[in-house]
Amino acid sequence: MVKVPNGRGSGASEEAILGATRDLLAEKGLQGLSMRALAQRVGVSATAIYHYFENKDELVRRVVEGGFQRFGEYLEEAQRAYPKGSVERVRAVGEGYLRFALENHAYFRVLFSLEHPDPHSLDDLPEGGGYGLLRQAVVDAMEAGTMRTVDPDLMVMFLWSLTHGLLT
Amino acid sequence: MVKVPNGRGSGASEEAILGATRDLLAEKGLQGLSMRALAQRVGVSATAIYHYFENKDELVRRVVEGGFQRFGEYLEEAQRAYPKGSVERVRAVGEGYLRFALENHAYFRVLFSLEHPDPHSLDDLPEGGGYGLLRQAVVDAMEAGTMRTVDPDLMVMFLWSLTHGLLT
DNA sequence: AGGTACACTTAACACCGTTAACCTAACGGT
DNA sequence: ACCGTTAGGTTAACGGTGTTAAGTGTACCT
Repeated sequence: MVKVPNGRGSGASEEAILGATRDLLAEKGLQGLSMRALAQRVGVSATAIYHYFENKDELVRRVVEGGFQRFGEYLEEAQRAYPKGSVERVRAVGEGYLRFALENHAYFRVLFSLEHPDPHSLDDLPEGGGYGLLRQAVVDAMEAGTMRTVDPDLMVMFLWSLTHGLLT
Repeated sequence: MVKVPNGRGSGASEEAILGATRDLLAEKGLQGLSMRALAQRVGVSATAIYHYFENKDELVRRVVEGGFQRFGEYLEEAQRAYPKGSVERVRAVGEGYLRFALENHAYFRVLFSLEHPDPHSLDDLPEGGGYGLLRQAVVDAMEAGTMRTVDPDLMVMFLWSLTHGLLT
C-alpha cells in the first residue's frame, strides 16, 4: 500500500501547492482559482492548504512574487549577451519582455494582473525585477553616451509602456 | 401607509441600481460588491436586480461604460477653454485626467480596473472616450504645427502613461 | 513507552451568484 | 366591469466559495 491516509508527507508540500496554484492561475485566471479545485489537483483536502498559507490572498501573492522573480531572471538572461551601456542591451530587455509575455501568455496576465486587488503599479515591483533592470540598462546607456540623456524614469516608462502596448 | 410590499414601483428602477452599484464599487471595489449588499442598499431583494440586468457582469459592465462616458465628458469640458490645435489643450486633457482620478479615486480604479476580467486595453475604450479625445488634441496640435510631428499614437501613449504614472 | 508536534481530515459556517416558482398590483382591450 | 397580460417584485433553494473548528493518525524525541 502506498496510500497514506494521514500523517506526514501524504502529498502537499509548499512547493507543490505553489506550483499547482501557478498552473491554475495560468489556466483559469484569478477568478477561476478556487481552494477546493487547487486542493484536488494537489491531491489533498482544501483546508490542508491553510497549514502552509494564511489564506488565498497570501498564496496568490507568493505566486506573483515568484513570478516576478522568474520574469526578472528571464530579462537578465536576455540582456546578458549585450555589453553594458549599449543600446542593444536596452532593446534586448524589451525583446525579452515580449518573448516572456508571448510564451507565458496567461501567466503573464496574472503577473501584471488586470485583475488583482492591489494597486500594484509598475514601480513597486521587486528590487531586481524587470522594471529596475530596464532602468539600469537605460541609465548605463545614458552614462555611456549611447543614449540621449533625459530623465531616465520618463524614458523607462516610455519604453515600458511602448513594449506593453505592442502586446495588444 | 406608504409601504408597498409588492406590485409596481416599490423602489428599484434601473437608474437607482446603477447608482448604488457605482457607489459600492467605489467604496469596496469589484471584489467587495455583492448582489445581496447591493440589493439591500437599493431597498429590494437580491433577485429583483435580475429583472433589470442579466447578471453581475452585465451590471458592472454598464457601470463601467457609463463611467467612461462621464470621464470623457469631464475631459472634454477640461479642454474646452483652450483653442483647438494648441499645446495647452493637450495639457488640459492631462490635467483633467489627473483631477478626475484624484477626485474619484476609488471609482477611477474601477474604471481602469486593475481587477477586471477582460484584457480591456486602453485602445478599446468608447469612441468619444478620453483616449480618443487626447489623441484628437495631439493630432490637431501636430497639424497646427505647435507640436513636433511624430507618430501620434506613440505620442498619445507616452502622454497617457506619463499622466497615469504621475498618479502613483 | 509516552508525549508532543505535525500533517492532514471531516463538518460546518456564512456568504456568494443565480434559478425557479410564485405573488400582486397596475394596465389595456373588449 | 371583467379579464388576461405584464411589470416588478417576493421567498426558497442550489451549488459553489473562502475559511474556521475540532478531531485523528503518524512520526519523531526523550
